[in-house]
Amino acid sequence: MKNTPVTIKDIARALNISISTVSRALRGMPEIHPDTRKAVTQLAEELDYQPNQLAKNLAKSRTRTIGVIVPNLSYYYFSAMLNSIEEAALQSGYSVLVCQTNESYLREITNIQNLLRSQVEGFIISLSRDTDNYEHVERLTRKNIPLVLFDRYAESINVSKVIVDNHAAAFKATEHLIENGCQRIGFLAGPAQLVLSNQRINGYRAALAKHGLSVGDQYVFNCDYTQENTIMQTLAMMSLQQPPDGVVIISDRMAYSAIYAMQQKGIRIPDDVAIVSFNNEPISAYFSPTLSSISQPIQEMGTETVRLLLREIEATDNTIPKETKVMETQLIVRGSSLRQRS
Amino acid sequence: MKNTPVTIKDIARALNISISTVSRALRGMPEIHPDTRKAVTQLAEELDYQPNQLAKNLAKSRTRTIGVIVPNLSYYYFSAMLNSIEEAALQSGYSVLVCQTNESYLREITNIQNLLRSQVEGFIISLSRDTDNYEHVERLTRKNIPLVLFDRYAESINVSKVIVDNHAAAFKATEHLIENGCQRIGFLAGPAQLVLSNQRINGYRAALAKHGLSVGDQYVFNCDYTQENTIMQTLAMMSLQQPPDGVVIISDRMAYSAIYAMQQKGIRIPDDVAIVSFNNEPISAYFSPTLSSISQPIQEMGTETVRLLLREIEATDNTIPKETKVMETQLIVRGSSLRQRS
DNA sequence: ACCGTTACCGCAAACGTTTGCGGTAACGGT
DNA sequence: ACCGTTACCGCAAACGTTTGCGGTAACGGT
Repeated sequence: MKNTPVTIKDIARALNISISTVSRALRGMPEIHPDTRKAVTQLAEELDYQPNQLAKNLAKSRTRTIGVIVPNLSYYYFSAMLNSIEEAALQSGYSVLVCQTNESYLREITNIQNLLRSQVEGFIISLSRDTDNYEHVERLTRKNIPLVLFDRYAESINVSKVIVDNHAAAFKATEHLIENGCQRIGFLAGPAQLVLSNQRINGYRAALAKHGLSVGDQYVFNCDYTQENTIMQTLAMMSLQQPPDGVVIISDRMAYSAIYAMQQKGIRIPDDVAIVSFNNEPISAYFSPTLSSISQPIQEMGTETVRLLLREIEATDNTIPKETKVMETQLIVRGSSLRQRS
Repeated sequence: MKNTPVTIKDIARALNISISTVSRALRGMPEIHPDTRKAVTQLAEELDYQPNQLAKNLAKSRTRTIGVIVPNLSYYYFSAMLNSIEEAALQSGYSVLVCQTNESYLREITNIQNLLRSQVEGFIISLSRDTDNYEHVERLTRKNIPLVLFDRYAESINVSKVIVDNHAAAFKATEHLIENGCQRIGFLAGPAQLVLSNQRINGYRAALAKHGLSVGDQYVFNCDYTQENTIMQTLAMMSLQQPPDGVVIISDRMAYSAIYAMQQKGIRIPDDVAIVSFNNEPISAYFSPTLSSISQPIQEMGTETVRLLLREIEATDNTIPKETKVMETQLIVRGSSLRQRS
């Protein structure tokens, strides 16, 4: 007894008019008599008519939909970016379809395929952790499907990007630790294939070099973003012959685990080890100790990402040059790195 | 110079066969000669043909898609539930469309409308914080569109539900605090219109009553889930003439802020105030102090929600009785509530 | 040699819209 | 009274698929 949804055919039949007239009346086209328009809208309202978006999109050969693919929405950064992207898209009359890769390369591929089949007009993607091959995204550009990467990007993919100045951010974070008296600073990084992570390592190294505090590679630990691995790497770092007195950590989430591991070993933060990390999750302000973190301009990144994408979607020719927007970050200083100057 | 996507028409023309044959060949129907099938699949592969899902769904009048609406994906619970739901749906050949309400009643209404227009075959909804009117969801059941509520539900809506035993969970949490020596226990609750919150309050009151430790209403504070308000309510609670020595908190996120506020005032956890909260977010295991929390069987809840929904979607008649599945919770004891017995 | 069966394929309608084009009736101007 | 214009509406094709039905050619059995 499933009742099929009401269509414009139903309305047309009930009112003894054609479906064209119903269609035009509902969309407020001018060539419809006010009386019939009123009759149509009234009946539509009464029947709670909902236009079939599939049919609409198919007939117009447009969906006004963009596909967003992110690693994981439980990270504050991606969840907030999604909200920002959705808002910006909505303002331009676009809706978004979201997918998570759960950091899996394979799911990234199937997500792209599914969204393609759903006829999205463009993609906004932040690459998964395990993605080390870019054939699947380059195929999109070969099909002339607009694509903008953000945050987790790759240099070699020739598309528009919205990123932060990772080098400068890590430089700033490291220098801040140095200013707070750290002499030997380690870095808890992400997976080695993440450009974002490597750029931050470079910024960190540059800051150390500038202050004559360079350290060996053994002070940089690669992590896979899981809590267990973070704890392992943290313990390994703190077991070095000369353990660091300051650590830059690639994400707040990892910092939470790292700090826990350190505190378990009786290491005091920030007295024994000062810490700065990235993302400035809301929880960081309430963690104990409160966590110093690099904040990214999420709102601005979202609107900029959408702007770059829509520019390509709505272009008539293909001559739009790719653009890479590099945003500035802000260091939020909190308890985990603030030492009384000695 | 946007190139339009390749269709079965293109393949048919190139191979000098009809689109019916292409369609059947691609779907592996038996009445196609192996040679033509091979030619079709090969060319489709070569052209990277992607079937237009809109057309497919329209032609079959089925989408095999379910709509999921949650308050906010940055909460671990909802993000994890989404993953669990997606996995279960995928296994039955369904895909999901996700929307966030950001706790707004109005966005909940527009989300439902948009998903309806996208022809989802059923809904899985966790109500927003601000939803105090259920007309928009009851309209779905009047249209005979399957709907399952989880977590944030309402008694009066006559649909299948997947929830946890909130009363028992709060009872368990409260009794645990009592066992750890708490004599005066407060409750930091959610908004007053949330049934989930009120049920937990009842469980808390029942536990207090059982142990002869009942307190007045002034020990129950309603909160709106924001960090600022949480801190305000926490400070208000701790400023009572007789401040509590134990607090049950409606969510881990709120607990983080509350603990911060307490620690700022020099209150020690768990010595001065012992704390238990709900949701068992991954971060809670690394918070300082580690946070005791009620864990919900997310995996099971997700599969159960999908099962109840698909049961209704795939039913031929409307006689399926609504079912309410109440799950058991587990108290994870950690540092925030563990006191040395005196 | 004939005929029934089978294998394989195409026609055309259908899903629910949009939209270009044409058609009729009423109107206003001379 | 006549005609050009305008207001309003319907026909039918189109979007890209699926699918019931029918049709032809080849085959195997007698």
